[in-house]
Amino acid sequence: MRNRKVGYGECPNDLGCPVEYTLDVIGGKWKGVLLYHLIEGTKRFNEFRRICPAITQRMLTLQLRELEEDGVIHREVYHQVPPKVEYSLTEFGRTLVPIILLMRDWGEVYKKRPGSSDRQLPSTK
Amino acid sequence: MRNRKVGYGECPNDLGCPVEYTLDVIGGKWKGVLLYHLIEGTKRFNEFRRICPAITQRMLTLQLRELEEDGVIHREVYHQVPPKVEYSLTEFGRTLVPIILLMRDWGEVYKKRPGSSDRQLPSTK
DNA sequence: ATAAGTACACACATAAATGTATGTAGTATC
DNA sequence: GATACTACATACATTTATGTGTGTACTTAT
Repeated sequence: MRNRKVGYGECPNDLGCPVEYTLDVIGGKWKGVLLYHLIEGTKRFNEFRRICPAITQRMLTLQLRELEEDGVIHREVYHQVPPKVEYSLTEFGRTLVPIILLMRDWGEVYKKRPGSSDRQLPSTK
Repeated sequence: MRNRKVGYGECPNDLGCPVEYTLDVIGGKWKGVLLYHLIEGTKRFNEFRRICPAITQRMLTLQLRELEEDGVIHREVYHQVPPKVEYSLTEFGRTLVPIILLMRDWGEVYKKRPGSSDRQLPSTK
């Protein structure tokens, strides 16, 4: 991930796999979750921290900044004290919503307790 | 990625984000591409290498093995000399196809030359 | 006076992902 | 006899991702 400058598109026979490009944008460890939560509306920095305490401050800022760089989210800074920053999906970011929702649906259906490798389709037959 | 045993589902307020689970399965650097190419049919090891020379042997085996572990692909070994191994999507793996295709579509529409950060929606208006 | 809240930055350390180089077995080809 | 082919394994090195701990500026609440 993230080595777009160097790695992306240098695969001669498989020029710029579109799937890989997409994963480069949303494939970060937390990007999916952040985008997922942004679907329901604007979020502040500490809101994210409350929603998902497992992510560290550092990772949160980094992932948000990368998403911002990619034009997927918007960062609105309110010059107040205490500071206030709001994150939201851009128009471009909203084009990703169908993918995120599909991934959510798939995850909801197929996630099992970690460790149980008895993967099977849920009673389809 | 891949730290499912430790990391996955330990997020108290955001119990097992389904999106994150999905990305854990398909979010590897090359997994998307491999799955994408498997949609059109069975592939052999060196076929993958020809299709995408940028991936190293080591990464190819590792990613294929992880996909196999997750039950997404099937590995058929033919005991011949020279050896022959065929990879294919499992029934479970085929449930991922819609996501992969959506990601492909999105990537095809929105990928631009790396470095051009003038991201914009393609003439929607 | 002290503490808490906000949204980080920064230095440093570790963990995870990925790459490089080499070896392997058995047959077929030159 | 040397080389190529297949699908890797293995040891090692490096790069990238992620975590930890600290500090900051200003204000409000205690």
